[in-house]
Amino acid sequence: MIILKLENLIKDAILKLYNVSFNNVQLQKTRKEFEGDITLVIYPILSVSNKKLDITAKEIAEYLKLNLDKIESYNIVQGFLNIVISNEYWVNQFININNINDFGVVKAKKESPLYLVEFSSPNTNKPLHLGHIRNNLLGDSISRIIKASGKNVKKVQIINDRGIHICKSMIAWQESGKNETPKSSGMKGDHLVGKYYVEFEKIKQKEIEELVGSGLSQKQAEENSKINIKAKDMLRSWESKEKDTIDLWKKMNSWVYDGFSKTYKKLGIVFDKNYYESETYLLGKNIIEDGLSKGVFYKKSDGSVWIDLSAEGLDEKLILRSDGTSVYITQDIGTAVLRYDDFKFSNMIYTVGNEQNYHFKVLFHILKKIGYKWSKNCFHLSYGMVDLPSGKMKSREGTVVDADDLIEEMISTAKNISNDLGKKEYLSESESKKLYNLIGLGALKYFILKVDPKKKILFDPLDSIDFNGNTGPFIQYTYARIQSLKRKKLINISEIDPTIIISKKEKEIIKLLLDFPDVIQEASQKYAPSLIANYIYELAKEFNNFYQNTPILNDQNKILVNFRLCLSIKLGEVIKTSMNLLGISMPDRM
RNA sequence: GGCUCUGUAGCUUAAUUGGAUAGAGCACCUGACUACGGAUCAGGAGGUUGGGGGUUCGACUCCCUCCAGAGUCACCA
Repeated sequence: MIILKLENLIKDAILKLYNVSFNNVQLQKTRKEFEGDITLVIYPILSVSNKKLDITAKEIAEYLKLNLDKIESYNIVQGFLNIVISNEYWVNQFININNINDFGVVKAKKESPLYLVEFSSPNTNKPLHLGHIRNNLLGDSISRIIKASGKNVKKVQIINDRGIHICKSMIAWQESGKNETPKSSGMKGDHLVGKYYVEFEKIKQKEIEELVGSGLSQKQAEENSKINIKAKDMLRSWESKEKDTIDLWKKMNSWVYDGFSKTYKKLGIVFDKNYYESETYLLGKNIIEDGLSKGVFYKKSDGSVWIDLSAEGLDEKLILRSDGTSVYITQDIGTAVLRYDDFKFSNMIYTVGNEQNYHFKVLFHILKKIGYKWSKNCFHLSYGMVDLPSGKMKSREGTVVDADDLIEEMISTAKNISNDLGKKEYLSESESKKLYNLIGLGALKYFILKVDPKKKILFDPLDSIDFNGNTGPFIQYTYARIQSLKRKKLINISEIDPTIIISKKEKEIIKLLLDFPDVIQEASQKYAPSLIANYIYELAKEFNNFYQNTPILNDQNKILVNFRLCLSIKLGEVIKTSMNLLGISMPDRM
């Protein structure tokens, strides 16, 4: 790459001119408002040149120009040396990438590192909501990005299928369900089970109110709530594997899985392996024993097991209860080791909300202390909560944006807009249905993924998600325009003439396209799909501007038409590839 | 209270990791189809980057301090 060549040349220049070896060469893209392609920041060099700004800049510039014929000219503005690279260079660069299939994407080899990405990991007592959507989209997208950066990827989730929460739904269903099933009620299975989870809370609240009314304290009332006691009994019954309980549990979970799989299907999400907590919740204990003998953990007089992480700036943490049963982190230790045994991964990513930042810090420290080398390659992909204007979403209180509802709403909005714009005459009914899906989901996915994962998202259900501006449909539209050009093309595409004169805008687009491989690598290293989204938007915006102001097919000069068509088609390919990294499909027309 | 994260235009957000005049979208105002798709494009208005201090040629970015919000600090998951 030219930037590397330049950097070395600049080092040579400084060595020759000032007799110093210098390794703080700061090169950056030239900002649009100035003339040039690459800019050298002169300030850091002043300390070794001992000359004035302009003189230093000029001396280096002259040296560069003399030694690199691709430099056409330069200008110096306030300590910035802007270097103009010849058009011919950029055209040649484009010719190079134009011949590459799947430009930007690195194919993994068998021996490439394996990344295990965990995401989704729902509870089975309620349907998915917008928070889960963010989790799923992030996990799915980052898996695609890591894969495109040349790694092997396996997607896994751990389904939280046991515990007090599902017992609550089970009890409420038993008490007031009257044998209702997804079939008899026409409800999606996960919604049906979720309904009884909410029902449980209602009954419990009512009981607590009554007990408080009869003179008990809030805490006593909670302990004495009949349905609450029944739920705890059911958990015990589940743990001792009583048949009736297990049967009911299996039945209701299967309803939930049916429901989930429909939602996953709509979102286009699949996993390579599912782990079930009911199968892993006892794991980890033997590892604790091992840790005890190594002195990593210690036992208190009541029999509970702890780790002291105060040296790491954290607290003491309980690992095993005094009755010998495990806590959440015990299972997580066990599951991590199980996964390593299953996959021998090189890296593992946990896609989990930022409320668990502390938990994962502790987990990784523990794994390290026990001595697992791979623990240093574990990463918590932490993301901000999706909040409503009214505050946090809470399933128990019914203040959630349901995933299925939201998806349906997006699709029907897409349909309405399409119809308003009168754009679907040429499509069959099933084709248009597919199209609305594609656009609605594109809008939703892009809306979520363009935001930096760290940041929380404020979602106002009354303020519907946009379809104009920096949105998924805007990019899909750009792509559809390019496909339209392709369909219309009036010439046969031939070799690009490397000597053509290109416009400033065309050069901008070439430069942007050349960035694509780096963008994938950076997004992968930083676990940030938002970087991909930003890049695509830039690309689409540049293209629309170009399209609006430059005749692509209608120019007299067929050599130029050929070039512009190739440029457009390549840009379309890059848009498609990069949108695919966000899990978004592209329409040929819309 | 301790620790972590966040704070950028009315709203949603970006900023090449310390670089040039903080860049976009929505909403608002003005323009552009006898040109390849107007879900588009061009332009306008809108900013003390939460406040204050410091580091330096240069700070949204680093340090200190204060303010506001969120999360977490369970023998819960």
